[in-house]
Amino acid sequence: MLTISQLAAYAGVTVRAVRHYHRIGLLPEPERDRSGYRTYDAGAVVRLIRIRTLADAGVPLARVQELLAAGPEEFADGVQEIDKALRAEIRRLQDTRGRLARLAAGEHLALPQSVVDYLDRLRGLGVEERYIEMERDAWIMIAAQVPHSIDSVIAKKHEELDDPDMVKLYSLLSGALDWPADDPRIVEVADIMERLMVRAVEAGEVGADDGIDDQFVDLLDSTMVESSPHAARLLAILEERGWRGWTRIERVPADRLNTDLPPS
Amino acid sequence: MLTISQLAAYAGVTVRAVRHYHRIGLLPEPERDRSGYRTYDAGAVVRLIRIRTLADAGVPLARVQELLAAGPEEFADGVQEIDKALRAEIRRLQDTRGRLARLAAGEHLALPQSVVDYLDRLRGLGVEERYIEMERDAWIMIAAQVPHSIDSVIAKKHEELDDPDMVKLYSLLSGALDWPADDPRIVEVADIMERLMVRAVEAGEVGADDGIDDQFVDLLDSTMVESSPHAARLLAILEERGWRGWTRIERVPADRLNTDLPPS
DNA sequence: GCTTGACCTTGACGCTGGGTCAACCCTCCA
DNA sequence: TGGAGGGTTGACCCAGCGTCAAGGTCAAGC
Repeated sequence: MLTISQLAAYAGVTVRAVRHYHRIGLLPEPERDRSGYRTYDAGAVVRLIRIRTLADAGVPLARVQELLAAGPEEFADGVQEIDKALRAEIRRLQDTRGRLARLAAGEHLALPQSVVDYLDRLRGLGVEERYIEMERDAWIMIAAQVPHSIDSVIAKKHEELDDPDMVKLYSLLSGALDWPADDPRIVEVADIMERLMVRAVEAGEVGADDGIDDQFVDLLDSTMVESSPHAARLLAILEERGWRGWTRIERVPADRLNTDLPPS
Repeated sequence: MLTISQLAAYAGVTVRAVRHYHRIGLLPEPERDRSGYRTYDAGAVVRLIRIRTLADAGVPLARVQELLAAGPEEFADGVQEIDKALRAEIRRLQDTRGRLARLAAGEHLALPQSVVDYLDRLRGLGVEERYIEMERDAWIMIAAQVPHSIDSVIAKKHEELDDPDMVKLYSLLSGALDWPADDPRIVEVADIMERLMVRAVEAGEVGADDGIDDQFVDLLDSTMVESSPHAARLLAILEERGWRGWTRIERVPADRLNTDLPPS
């Protein structure tokens, strides 16, 4: 006959755990000797080791109870399921190892790869790191609000970067972080933007359905306005010249300008 | 700006969890809008995703706190350690899968492989399954009490089975489960045992240091006596003939018999 | 026969990482 | 204007034990 600590040690559990199993009825209370000590037989060893094997696999004790009480068929099914969960857990942990390595390498896990690639491309074009961080934060906010459309939007941004004028625009905007609020170079930026817009209109890209919903267009625009003090001034200049929008460009007829006031 | 549910959804956690992180100071409380709603920026997204990456790796939240507050060097060291723990956990789960498969296959995990092999050998010799179960339970009790010496003891039992008389003995003992208490065949068993003992004495195996400690010899003997009603009678017969012990045999001189009573 | 130290007993509280109400307020849309 | 679907705080609940606390028992040595 075994004492509780012999039983526990052999099964690789603590004495406390064995008593816990007694309390919840998972392991039957054995006979006591005349001094009240529990005395265990081989059956208890077998059952306890079964309990631990299942519990080590992450099975809740209540479910262990069910399984040990079930017939062999139900037991086999249960074990199948547990094994499936174990395989999934192993995969999850392997995945976590990968994410952890990327975190340690200083990667930003808050953005999908497509956006990270886009930011790397900007960096490669010589855009200042401060500006890239601003863009990154803006993209994080966008991705958090519409995670499903982020990839298609970024694909469009990639296309735009094929235009040398757009590259020029970025290098100017990058430097604009240090400009005073009324810096005249903002006009130069507006000029480049207008050229880009004209070309977009000629290519028939304006007014076509771009597959992005209206609310999202508003979101992108407002994110842009929030991101820099120059943004609002830039939009004002462009509006004077008959353009509206940023994400989705519209040509506004001269007589419909200043529609902030409702037409009387 | 994001609401709590946008933040939570993007980071793959529940709103409740985010609030929990606020309470324990893991994620700083953000500004509120005029109606009391929390409003989050990109920094919160980045921090929350870092928290989750570490927490998913099984790091306690208190430790996450420390790591995120630490310098890059300490952080890298911490991540190293976490990764080590992850690898260990993955190995443990793979091991558990193996044990689970053996459990499902009906194996008894309560015994080391050496004992399982020994029982299989008995089974191969035609020993009855009931007797093998008895032996198994006895070996479980022994293994639980002295796990470190079990292998060497089993090795000796394997050697003994090379003797055809020992094989005969087992086949008799196996059948003895159904004998009445005073079955005369027990004498036949005693005869075989005596032959085995004589041969052991001749081979010089008796009295030599067998490397097993005295307490353990007592344990094996008492386990044997408890296992069957015939065992005690068998030992009594052998003692009449001048033999003592079972696990470790001793030749007792005729004039020293009945030493239960102290010599006057 | 007494002490010592290792073991046994029950019972109660603590811990992590949130889940789950409850009771209420805010915003948006028809 | 009202109802759905957000948000807010607060309080209690869960597994699976760990960790005291406050003793009773046993074996061994003196």
